[in-house]
Amino acid sequence: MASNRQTFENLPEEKRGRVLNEATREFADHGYQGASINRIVDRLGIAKGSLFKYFGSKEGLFEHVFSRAVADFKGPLKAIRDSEGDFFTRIGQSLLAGAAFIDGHPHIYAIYLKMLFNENFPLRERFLGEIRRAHAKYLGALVDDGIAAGELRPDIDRGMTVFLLHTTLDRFLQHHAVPSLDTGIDPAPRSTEDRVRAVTDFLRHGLGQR
Amino acid sequence: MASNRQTFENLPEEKRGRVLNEATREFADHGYQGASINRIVDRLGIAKGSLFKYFGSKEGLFEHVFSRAVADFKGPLKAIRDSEGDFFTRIGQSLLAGAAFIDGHPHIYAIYLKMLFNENFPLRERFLGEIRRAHAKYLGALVDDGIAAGELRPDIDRGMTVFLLHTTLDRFLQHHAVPSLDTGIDPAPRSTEDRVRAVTDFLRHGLGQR
DNA sequence: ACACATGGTGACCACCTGGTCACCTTTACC
DNA sequence: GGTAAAGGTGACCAGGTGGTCACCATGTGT
Repeated sequence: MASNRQTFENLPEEKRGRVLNEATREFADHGYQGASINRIVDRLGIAKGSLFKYFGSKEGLFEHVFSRAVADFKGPLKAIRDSEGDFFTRIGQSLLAGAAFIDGHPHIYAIYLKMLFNENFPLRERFLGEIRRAHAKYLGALVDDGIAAGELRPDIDRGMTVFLLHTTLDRFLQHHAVPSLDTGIDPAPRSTEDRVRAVTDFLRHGLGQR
Repeated sequence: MASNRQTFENLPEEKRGRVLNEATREFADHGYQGASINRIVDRLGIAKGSLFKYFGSKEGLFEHVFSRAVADFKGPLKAIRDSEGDFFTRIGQSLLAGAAFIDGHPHIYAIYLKMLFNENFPLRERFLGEIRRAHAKYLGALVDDGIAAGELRPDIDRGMTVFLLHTTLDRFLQHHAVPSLDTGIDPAPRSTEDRVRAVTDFLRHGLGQR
C-alpha cells in the first residue's frame, strides 16, 4: 500500500504525539528488527491498518520517527556555538547540553547508539552521516575560535583535535546514557557537573596554552 | 530438550570450529534477535536438530559462543601488564594490542559493541560486568605503576584517571572497528600507528609530569 | 548376529512477523 | 436525507521463528 503521510499530518496533535512516542519507545527498546508493529498498535489501542495508512511500512515509520529526532539533535548545539565564553567553557556547556538532551530524549539517544553499532538499520548511512557532519562542523568551529583567541596551543593539529574532542564528548555522553560503561572501580560516583569539570580540566592540560 | 553439550565437545575439532565460526558470524551480523538458527544450519549444511542437541536453545548457543570470546579478550592484556616500558609506552601497546584483537576477531568485537548498547541481549550483565572488571583492574594497575614510577602527575585522581583512560582507549577501538565514527573532516586518514602516537601524546600532556 | 549408544536428520508445531484490503464509521457539504 | 470523502478497522495472508521428536545411520562390544 502506498503511504499516505498527509493522513497522519491531518490528525489531532495529541494523537500524533502519542503515536510517535510509542513508536520511538518500541524502536529504542528493541532495535529495528526487534521492534514489533503489533505491540505498538496494541499499546496505542488502534488498528494495524491505520499505522500502515500513515507510514506505508515499518521502514517508513522509522524514517519519520528518526528524522524528527535528528532535527532535535541539532538544535542545542547552535545555541552554544553562538554563546560567549572561552573554549573550555563552551566545551563544558556542550557536555551539559548533551547530557540534558539525553535526559530529555532518552529513547532517541538509545536508538542512535543502537544504530551506530548495528549495520542493518535502514537509512543508517544517511542518518549517521548527517549527524556526523553537523557534529564535526560544530567542533571545528569551536576549535577555530579557540585557536584564534589564543586559548589553544598553536601547534595542535586541527583534524586530530576535532577527532579527540569528538572522542571525549561522545564517550562522555555514552557513559551518561549507559552507566554500565562504568569502570566499576570508582567508589564515589560523581555528579554530572563534577565529571564535566574533570573532563574539561583534562582537555585544558592536553590542549591549552600554558 | 535438555542440552547435551558433551555431544558437542566430542565432535572433531574441525567441525566444532566451523560451527562456532558460523554462529559467531551470524550473531555479529544480525545481533541476538536478528540471528537466525535456520540460516546458521543452512550455511553449515547440518540439520537444525543437531544444533539443538548441542546447545539446547538459541540462548545456550550464544552463551557458548560469547563466553569463549570473553576468555580471548583477556589474554592480550596480561602480556602487556607484565611487559617493560614506561606508562605511555604501555598505553600505546595496549591500543595496538586492542586494534590487533579487533582485526583478528572482528565478529566478536562486533557482538560486544551490539551488546553494549542493546539491553535485550541475554546474559548481558554477566558478560559486560566480567569484561568491565578485567579492564578496570588492568588500567588501575597501569596507573598505580605510573604513579609509583613518577611518570604521572602526583595530584591526579586515580578513579577519574582510570575513567578517562578507559574512555580514550575504548573510543579509539570503537573508531578502529567502526570507521563511520569518523568526523568526516580529517582529509588525510592516518595509519593506526600514527593515531596511537597522537593519542598517547595527548594523554602525556594531560596526565604526565612536566 | 544382535544390542546398545551415539550422533544426525528434517518434517512438523505453535506462534509471531510485516503487510493487505474489503468493509465500516464519521464528518462535512448541499 | 443524500452523497462523497476521509479515517479507521481487524480478519486474513504468506513466510519466518525457535524448538521438538520419532526415526535413521553408524560403530563398537560381545
